[in-house]
Amino acid sequence: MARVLITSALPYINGIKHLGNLVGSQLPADLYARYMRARGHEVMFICATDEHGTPAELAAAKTGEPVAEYCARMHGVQAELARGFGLSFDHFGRSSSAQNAVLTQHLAARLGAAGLIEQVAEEQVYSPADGRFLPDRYITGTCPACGYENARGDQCENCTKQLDPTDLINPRSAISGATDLEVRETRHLFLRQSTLRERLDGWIDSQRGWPVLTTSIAKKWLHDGDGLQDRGITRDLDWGIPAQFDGAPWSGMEGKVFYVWFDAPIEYIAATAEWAEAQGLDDTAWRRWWREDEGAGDVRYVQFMGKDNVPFHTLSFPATLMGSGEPWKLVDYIKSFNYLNYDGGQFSTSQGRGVFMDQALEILPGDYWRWWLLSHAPENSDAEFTWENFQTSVNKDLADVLGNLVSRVTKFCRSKFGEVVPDGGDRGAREATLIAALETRLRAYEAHMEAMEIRKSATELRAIWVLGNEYLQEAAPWSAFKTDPAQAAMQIRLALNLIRFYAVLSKPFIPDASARIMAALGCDDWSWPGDVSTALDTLPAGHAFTVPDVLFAKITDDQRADWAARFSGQRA
RNA sequence: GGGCCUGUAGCUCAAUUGGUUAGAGCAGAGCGCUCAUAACGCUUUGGUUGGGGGUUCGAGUCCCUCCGGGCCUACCA
Repeated sequence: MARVLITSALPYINGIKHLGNLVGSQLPADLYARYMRARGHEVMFICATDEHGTPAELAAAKTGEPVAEYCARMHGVQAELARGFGLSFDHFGRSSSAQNAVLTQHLAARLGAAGLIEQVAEEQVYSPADGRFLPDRYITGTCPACGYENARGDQCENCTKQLDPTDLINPRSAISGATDLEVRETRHLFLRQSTLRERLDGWIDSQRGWPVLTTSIAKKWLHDGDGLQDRGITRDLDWGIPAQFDGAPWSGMEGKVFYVWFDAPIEYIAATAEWAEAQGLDDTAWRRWWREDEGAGDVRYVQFMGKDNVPFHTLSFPATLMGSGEPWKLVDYIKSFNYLNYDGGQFSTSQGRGVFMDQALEILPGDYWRWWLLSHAPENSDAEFTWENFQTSVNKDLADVLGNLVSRVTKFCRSKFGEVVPDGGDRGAREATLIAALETRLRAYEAHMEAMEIRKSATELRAIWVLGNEYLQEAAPWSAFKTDPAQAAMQIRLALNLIRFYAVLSKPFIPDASARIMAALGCDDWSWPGDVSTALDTLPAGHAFTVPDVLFAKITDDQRADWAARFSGQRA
């Protein structure tokens, strides 16, 4: 038994996430967490809402709520949606927690003491009308290169030229439209990650088997141009973790907070501390996951995230932990994902294009989405969601191959033997062949799950389901029953056990359906199969069961057409 | 501009890292079965691996070049 620490990239508090966000971090992390638990490992699966930053303040202003209230409310919404998708976090925390403030300030102080933080004075655009400094993206104006009138301060979306906000002609606030912008001087703390460049480089080089996507992004940032740049870790905002605090090795940071990307990864640790508090445990309970000098030496730490998050997880966060001089647990494996597109374009929050987590659950239960999303996870390149593809996968894989198998086996047994596992008969050559095939595929499935090869795992699992239908076709218990009822009894006893076996293997992908199968079978033995033959003896003759309701309803063509129209982005 | 990823059957994806005749699922065609959600099983059609050139005994895989798609490029997160 090993100890596995798993974190999913933190969903930002600003609004409900779409399916692309879900499949890029939380869902695959959940799959892995569930599998590791099933294999008997000790798992700590952590996620949280990322609550600081300008967008949170603006979203709250829009609804008229104080930002703290807005975040609390949205955290509740996201937590509820996570439950709907069966995300089995050990703790779903909040980056605005007291624990995170303590840890963030602690690490910042350590970095300061180590000489890794410096104050830099810079000029930034201030909007008196908005009462705030404006990040580059929140300033719009006319592009000096192409004349596009809605160019953003960081880059013109029309001609893709990179800009400085002061380059813009007729600049205005993207928030209020105010044009009375001025440039003010402000001081910020910078993390001197450039001094850690070689250490980070060596650390990345020492990793084995990381996705190309992960290492290539890290390498680019380390070696492009002048190499890794120092990074500002404070902002002129009200909402966040105060950058001036008792014991801070600097002064003059009053009224400033840490940059969200500084405190968000630290929340992985803080959320574990939140977990300990919620469990009524003391600090040693969480520190044994995160401090190598306090028990984390044997922890394997795996992170899941979309590709846009990679620089922060390969560079800034490790720099923060290394630079602290304390033995914090660094990540062992980073599983990163490409993007999921929606029917020929990108998911778009602003245009209401695509399917969002709340809408998905209004249409169908979480398992349907889990199966499609995981079996099409954008591991090697961007993937695309289409309703037709979704309908096909759900109907063929879930309804026909697995759901119908459960149905045919349980109903046949009920009609011939009653709702009890039948007695009699002995396994023969056909059963030995089936078991050998199951053995081979099960080991392949385990290897893929272990390696976080998600689509391959799904393919293998489906192939395992298919073996059940192949066996039934060949064994034909409906024929055997007429001439040799004992033979049919043996076959169907095996088939009932096969269904239990499938429920166990399938649980990481479709936990609710697996639970319904097990409930129908009157079984609570979720132990992972070692020897397949033995595992298929779990339900003994005489064991009572019930026929479950249809596991997965098929998606009709009408439904598909209806949904495709509804989520096309024309929403008012 | 620079960097990275990607292009394989009508569609979605594989191919043990250079090794026999490029494989699955879906869709199409045919046959079988009748327990089951008109479900299942078997067989089968379908590929100049984006184009061109090169290295090699051998290239989907490595190199060059062209074409297409995508991502990142550091103050949104």
